Amino acid sequence: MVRTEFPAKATQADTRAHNASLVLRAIYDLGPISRAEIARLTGLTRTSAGELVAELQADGLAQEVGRGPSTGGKAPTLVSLIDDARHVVALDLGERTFTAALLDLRGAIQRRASRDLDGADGDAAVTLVHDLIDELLAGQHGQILGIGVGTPGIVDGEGTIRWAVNLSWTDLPLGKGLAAHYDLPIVVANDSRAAAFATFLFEGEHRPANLIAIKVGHGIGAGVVLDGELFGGDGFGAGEIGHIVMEPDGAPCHCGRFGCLETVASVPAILRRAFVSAAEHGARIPQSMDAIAAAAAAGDDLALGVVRSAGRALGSAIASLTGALDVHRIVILGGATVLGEPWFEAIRDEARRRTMVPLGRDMEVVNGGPADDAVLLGTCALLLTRELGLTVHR
Amino acid sequence: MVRTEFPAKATQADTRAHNASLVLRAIYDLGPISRAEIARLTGLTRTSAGELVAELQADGLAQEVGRGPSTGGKAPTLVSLIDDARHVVALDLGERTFTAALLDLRGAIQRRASRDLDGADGDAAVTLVHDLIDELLAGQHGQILGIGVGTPGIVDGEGTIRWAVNLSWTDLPLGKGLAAHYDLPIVVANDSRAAAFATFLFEGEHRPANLIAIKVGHGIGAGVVLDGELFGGDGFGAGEIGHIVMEPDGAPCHCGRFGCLETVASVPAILRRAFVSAAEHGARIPQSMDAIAAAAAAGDDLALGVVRSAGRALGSAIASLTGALDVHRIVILGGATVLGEPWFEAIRDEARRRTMVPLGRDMEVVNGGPADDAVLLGTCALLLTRELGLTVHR
DNA sequence: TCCACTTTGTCGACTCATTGGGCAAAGTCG
DNA sequence: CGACTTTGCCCAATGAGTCGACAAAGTGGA
Repeated sequence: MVRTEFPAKATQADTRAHNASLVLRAIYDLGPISRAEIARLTGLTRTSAGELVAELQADGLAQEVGRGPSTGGKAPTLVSLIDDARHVVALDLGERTFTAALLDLRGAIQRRASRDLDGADGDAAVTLVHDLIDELLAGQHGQILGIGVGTPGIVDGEGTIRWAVNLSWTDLPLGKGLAAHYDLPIVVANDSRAAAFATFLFEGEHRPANLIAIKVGHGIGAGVVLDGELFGGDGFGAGEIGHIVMEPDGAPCHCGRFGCLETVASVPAILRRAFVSAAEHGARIPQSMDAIAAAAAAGDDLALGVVRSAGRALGSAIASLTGALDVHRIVILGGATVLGEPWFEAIRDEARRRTMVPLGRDMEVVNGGPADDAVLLGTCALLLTRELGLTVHR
Repeated sequence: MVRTEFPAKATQADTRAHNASLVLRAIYDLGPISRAEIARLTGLTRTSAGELVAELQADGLAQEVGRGPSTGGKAPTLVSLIDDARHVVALDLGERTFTAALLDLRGAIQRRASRDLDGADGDAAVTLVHDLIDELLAGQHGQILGIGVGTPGIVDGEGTIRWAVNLSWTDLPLGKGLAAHYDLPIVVANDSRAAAFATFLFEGEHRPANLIAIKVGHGIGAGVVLDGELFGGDGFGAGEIGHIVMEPDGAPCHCGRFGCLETVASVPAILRRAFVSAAEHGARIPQSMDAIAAAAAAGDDLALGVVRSAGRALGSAIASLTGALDVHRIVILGGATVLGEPWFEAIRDEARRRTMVPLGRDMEVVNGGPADDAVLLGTCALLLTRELGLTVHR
């Protein structure tokens, strides 16, 4: 039997929602803008554009902010987004610390809070999540768009965390729990994927249709944005490149396998390899990523060797991605980016060397920096998209 | 500046088109079916469903085919697709032969034609394409849905072939040329990607949201179907996995690099390796893939070694894909599938061994057989989708 | 055999969203 | 100062889905 699941039918309301999203995006991206200009850009009639702007005003999301210069006729009334019309409570459940923040519609951070884990896991960690949310919601009068949580591990569409090793969470229905408790829209997403989506949505300069952002820190995870949407995969595991096995006979990984990318190219792996390499050669042992970066920048061959080898492993993984997906823009985020150019060069060289010429030509591997707040921004971006329909491509 | 390209606005016509597509799909997939049943499945009201069915009847795409059994009330009037209401001219521009066929709406082949290349390339090859189309169109009275061409190489959205090595085509605007000449809808697509789409659309048993089909023949190419749509990538090169470099110091590839997947796992590579292996050991040299398959099936260690090593290379590439995309269903097509279970076992083992446990668990690597007509079917499937809106997921 | 009930397919009045013409207000420019 | 442009909005028209109703055509039990 053929599958008999049908997608939802379309209604006039969907048409409206789609066009409303176009108008919102025009206002969001193109600052103060006139109704007529919105109509021109979106292809809507001035009538429809005006109506949709009125709706946004009624929702308190937009306001008139004076007149613009005339171009030979009546001067346009400019409409602008009200940045703090809504706020988002965002959480980043990190390795050792849970970070949280209150963000406005632009992703600007209004207030922060954090809790050290101190080894807490299971239910105790869940309690910390509630604490942080309560702290940020306290004394907050404005409208809250929703609560977003970025967490390590595989998260399904319902917000259930299927697998989060370091927190001892298995099949934890965090999304449902929060929804029951707070009566607000909830997003729970994998941290790397959230970070990738933030990189995509808040990217000022270019906002390409497709983008892959790879977070290299304690672990390695990626988010795959295709046609403006975060791609999830059949089992919500898209982007979990940290455990692709690069060296089947390599070092053991906490996932149970040997030689995963994380055992070769993550921050702990790089530190360990630098340690071993220095010890073998009787050199001074670097104690931090910054130290390794400094040594490499100073031309230290041992440090350079470690940095380059880690970069090549990542580049090789990237080559597999671009070969399969032909996504041009690859952004690297996270703690490892302090390694700077020697590392990026190794990544780029190896990625290009292992990719078909016409595909590799247009590929760009970009330094996204440490991006400490990317996960927070990412859950905010996900809520903007889901709750306000602030999409980019249809 | 932020990109200011906006997607098209939505109109009521889009709503209509979307719902029409739902109705068409219901009739297409679920055979003779009543209007009421369509309404139930799609969520449309009986009124709308009836109206849309009437439209399909007016287009000659559907017809009433008697009554079904009553379930306690008025017996339903069954509506069915008219399989030969339209025909598609499909071409497969193969390595040595151009194959063409006239297909009906179900992808059933009505008539075939072919031309041997005999070394023809460039303009001569283009002439062969026109010849084949003319031959199939001659004496064809019914309505033609369009012309579909599957070709090796990278093909952009306009139907321009950017890069097809063996045909000496560079930036050949085949799509535009055909459109100007025939006044019919034209689809030009990469052959592997077309084959993948056919595998997806005409898959009777299951039709998952995501699927990757890998064609292993003279070359190796894949098609990536995500959320029911063939994914193209930024440079129309998605799926070109044949030239991911597996062994940087490996054999030279015609693409200019060394150690591409194609130099390790394609049909010619397997034949070559079997030759070398047999020659080294003074064994009888197998002359064909069938011979290698037979030897491997009979337990010949040399043949098994070659088959398994090729399988493992492919499995390793697949691991990178599923790690990044978490697509569960991987279908392998093409000439190499005659190698049978020993080969598939090696592919599966290696793919699973190199994938994170929770991702690998649900992955299935399926034997799609030689699929000689998959490219023809694929361009047909693309035309069905583009011209009739026969989509599966939104 | 008859009657209550169910299911199907269609009709018509209604709602909602976009369209397109028109128009007044508010500018520019010669 | 007048001709022209541009903006923003009003209004009637069109098109699509919704909802209630209804006749036709079945089933099934009394």
